[in-house]
Amino acid sequence: MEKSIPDIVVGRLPRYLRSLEYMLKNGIKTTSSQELGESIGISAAQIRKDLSQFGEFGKQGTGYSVRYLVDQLQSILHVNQSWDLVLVGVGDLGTALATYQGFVNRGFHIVLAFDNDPAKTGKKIGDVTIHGMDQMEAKIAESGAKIAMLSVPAAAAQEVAENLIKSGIRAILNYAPMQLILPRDIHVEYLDPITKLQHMTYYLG
Amino acid sequence: MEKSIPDIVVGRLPRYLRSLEYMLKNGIKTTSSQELGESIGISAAQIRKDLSQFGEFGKQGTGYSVRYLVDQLQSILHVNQSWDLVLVGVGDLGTALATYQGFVNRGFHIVLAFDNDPAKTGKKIGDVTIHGMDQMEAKIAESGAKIAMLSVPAAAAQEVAENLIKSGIRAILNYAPMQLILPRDIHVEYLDPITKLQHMTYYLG
DNA sequence: TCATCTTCTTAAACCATCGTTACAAGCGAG
DNA sequence: CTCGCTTGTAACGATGGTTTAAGAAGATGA
Repeated sequence: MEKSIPDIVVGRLPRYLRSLEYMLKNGIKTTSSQELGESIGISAAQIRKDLSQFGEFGKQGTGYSVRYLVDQLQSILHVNQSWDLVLVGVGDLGTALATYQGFVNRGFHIVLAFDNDPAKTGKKIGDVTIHGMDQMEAKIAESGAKIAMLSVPAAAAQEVAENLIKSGIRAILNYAPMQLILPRDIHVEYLDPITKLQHMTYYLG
Repeated sequence: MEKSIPDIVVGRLPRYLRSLEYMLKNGIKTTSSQELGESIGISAAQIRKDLSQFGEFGKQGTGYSVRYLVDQLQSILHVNQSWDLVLVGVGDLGTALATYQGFVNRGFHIVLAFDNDPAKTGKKIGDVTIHGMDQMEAKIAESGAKIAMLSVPAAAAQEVAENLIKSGIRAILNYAPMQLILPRDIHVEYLDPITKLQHMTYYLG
């Protein structure tokens, strides 16, 4: 069994990848941990240690091949493939998410959308039709999607999340201002702006 | 000089506050670190230790007065007042942010909006008029706002952020998929969904 | 070609931070 | 007064990050 990688390390990999992809696009062939670190504000030693958890990707004296490292990171993060997303809650925010091109560009495709407002069901948002919540379990199971974006009101978030898991969802991007209590093996990331704002106001005295 | 509080502790306070406000709204007068912890998935000891950094708010044998603790946390986080927000970048996402009622309910008011698209300037979004980027420095300085929400394309984010700081902004909620390199005393929180999604796909092998 | 110098990685050792466990002391009910 | 409950904090252990030492590849110059 492979020794497990700390979650905090995994969380930094997308940031490395983003910067490396930018270099690749600009024709930079080679980089060093120092250069990469300066471009994203992380110490060179930190980057080297993180990468060394997954293998040896660099050459002493030379540094890293940008293209090779991009390939490796994409492979590690499993983003060298397309991922299907489910959107739950098509309010203002959900609508913005559905039309955001950034997802598609990175290989994330919204394949299903749900809302409990009868006035919305049947309409199309982006490329997909909005279904009622009652169809959620069947539709998701059929699609095989593993990732959901949750943009429902806080009061509904916990219940909806539990239903998502029953339907086969294993990772949730939670926009609702609500902490979810879910099984350990479900991965949740939080994107609630209020929590972040309140964190910042502490320092603004 | 007061000993400085770890940032990671500060980051948990809004979560405690959220749950406590929920209890308050539901008429719960008293709670314990254990009960609070179970409601948000954090250990009781962690909560007690965090709170103890700021003072002694509980009674042995009884627990915490919900109302009192809410007051204290609001005061610590400086959210017992109204905050002005500046919105930069009025695309799909920016539009959703401008009309999101959650901000107003928590005392965060968007007072200025900027976009570099001439077709948008002069129009109103929510309660505010959209201005051109060229007016940013003057308008922000005049308003005295300290917090900005950044929803511009990645390529523009760094430059816009630097201009925001020149205008007096001290905290940035960054929706752009871009790491910002800024002075230490500027507080930045990241809300880029792609980074979060790529973090999750690691575990979905 | 070969020795030497520089650069940058890898890995180990060290140090700081964070979280959990354990416990003494205080409050309230009976 | 006694018992059960809950806090606040000290001590411990785990995790995370930085520093340092060692080694390998390429560049330079004779």
